[in-house]
Amino acid sequence: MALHLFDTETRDVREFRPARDGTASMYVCGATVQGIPHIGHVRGALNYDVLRRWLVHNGLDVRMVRNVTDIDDKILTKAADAGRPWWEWAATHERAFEEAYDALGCLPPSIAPRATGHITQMIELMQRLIDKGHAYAAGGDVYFSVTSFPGYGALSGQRLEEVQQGESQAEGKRDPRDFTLWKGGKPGEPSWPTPWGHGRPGWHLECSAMATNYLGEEFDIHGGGVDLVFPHHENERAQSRAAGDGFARFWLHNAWVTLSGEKMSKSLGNVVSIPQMLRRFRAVELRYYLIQPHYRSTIEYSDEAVTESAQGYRRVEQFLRRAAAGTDAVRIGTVPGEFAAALDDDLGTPQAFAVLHNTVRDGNAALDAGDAAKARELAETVRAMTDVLGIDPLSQRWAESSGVEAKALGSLVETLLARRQQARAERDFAQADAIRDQLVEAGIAVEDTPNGPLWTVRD
RNA sequence: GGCGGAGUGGCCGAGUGGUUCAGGCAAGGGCCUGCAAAGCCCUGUACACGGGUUCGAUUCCCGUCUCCGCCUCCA
Repeated sequence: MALHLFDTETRDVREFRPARDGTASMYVCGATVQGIPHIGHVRGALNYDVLRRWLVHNGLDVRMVRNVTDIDDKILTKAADAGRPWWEWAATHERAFEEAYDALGCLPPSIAPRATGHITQMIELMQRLIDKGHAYAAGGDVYFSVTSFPGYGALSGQRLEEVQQGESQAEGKRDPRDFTLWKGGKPGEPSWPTPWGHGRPGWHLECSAMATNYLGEEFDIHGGGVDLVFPHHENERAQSRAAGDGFARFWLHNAWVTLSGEKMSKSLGNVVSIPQMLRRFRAVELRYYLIQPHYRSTIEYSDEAVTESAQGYRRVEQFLRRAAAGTDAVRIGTVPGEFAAALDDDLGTPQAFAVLHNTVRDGNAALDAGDAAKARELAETVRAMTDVLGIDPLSQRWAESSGVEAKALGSLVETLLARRQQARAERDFAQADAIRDQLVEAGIAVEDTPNGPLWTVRD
């Protein structure tokens, strides 16, 4: 079965066929860099990272754009409140997002373009829209004429009569449902020159301008959180299609992370930030937790759930460590058909994880039965699956045996374990257990295997 | 008001018109172990409520209740 994805525009799961053979182009709405990233922000990025890895795994050359909105009302007001330049505020938080994405193992996008770097493209797009009668300038602002585009509302299922942009009722709008492409400059605010006067970008324009700039007038996948369906993506779609661009062929939307049943958002004060999370959980465990549920299902966050889910990851990790002990490196094998079928079915990560765990169980059983060849083969299969999911415990990225501190610790632990093995050989179990207790006390779990003791740092 | 999502066993979280099943975590029993740990095996009979369709519904249809999201910046 070939990859199928749920497209918000058509409201069904369709076969994904890229516009150009052998390549796939993705545009993902990134952050408005106004604050510190929380797990909700990262959840979406992780979903698209898994999709991207799956496309790459299937031999496609993926071009991925994740934008940075570095100019908007909130950035301006927050920076002003903090007494900092708006551009510094934006840059600071852009870095925080980059760090969060990277910490959780998101592959870097092909490019992360900033809105402020693409004013030229925005002006060109506005000009095209004005030339075609889909937009008009009024009092320094530029508006998109919603009624001029017949398909308006099709993406979000809104009827034109019911549409409310929510934008403040601007003076120059011919129709209250029209939305703002460009905001006329105000004193003290950053602005850029245009044929219609100085000003700054409206929210929606940047994505259309940047997506087509990097991916062409028609591209494969446009992703973002469900809250972006209306008005953001509806408006993007309207302005690009009205300008004559094919624009996105698939619209993907990921669901929320909620806390106590409510959407995580700064205004509710129920935000769990990434830096805060990383102090309490391993990044790979957090990643595992966030990508296991289906991307269109809401995740109800709780500390307990992350802790439990981490146990699941450790089970996989432990199997690979056991399988790797005493043999040459375990290579990355090929993914099972069931696993591929799961991901091909609208990125069915829950089923993919089920396949992963079934393989781990079989692998452990093989290990117990002393069937080293089979265990090794299954371990390679497990690595292949975790590699696609970006959680391969043996990868350079997540292996814990790297780093100077880890080496120093390892050396100490090995010394103690050697002493314990000596005591065990002499059947001095009191001494052996005392050493093990000492290690446990220090947060190190020890387990004996036919290939000798394995140790793990536990919290 | 308009649009949309969800209610599954102790918990998280999939899925399907019917026989054996998601998967994980936790729990109980067993095997293994010097003792553990890890692992393996076994056990739990769940699908908000009320109708309807059907030989048969958790799965389809209708209604009810509850929760959540978008329509204001938002991943």
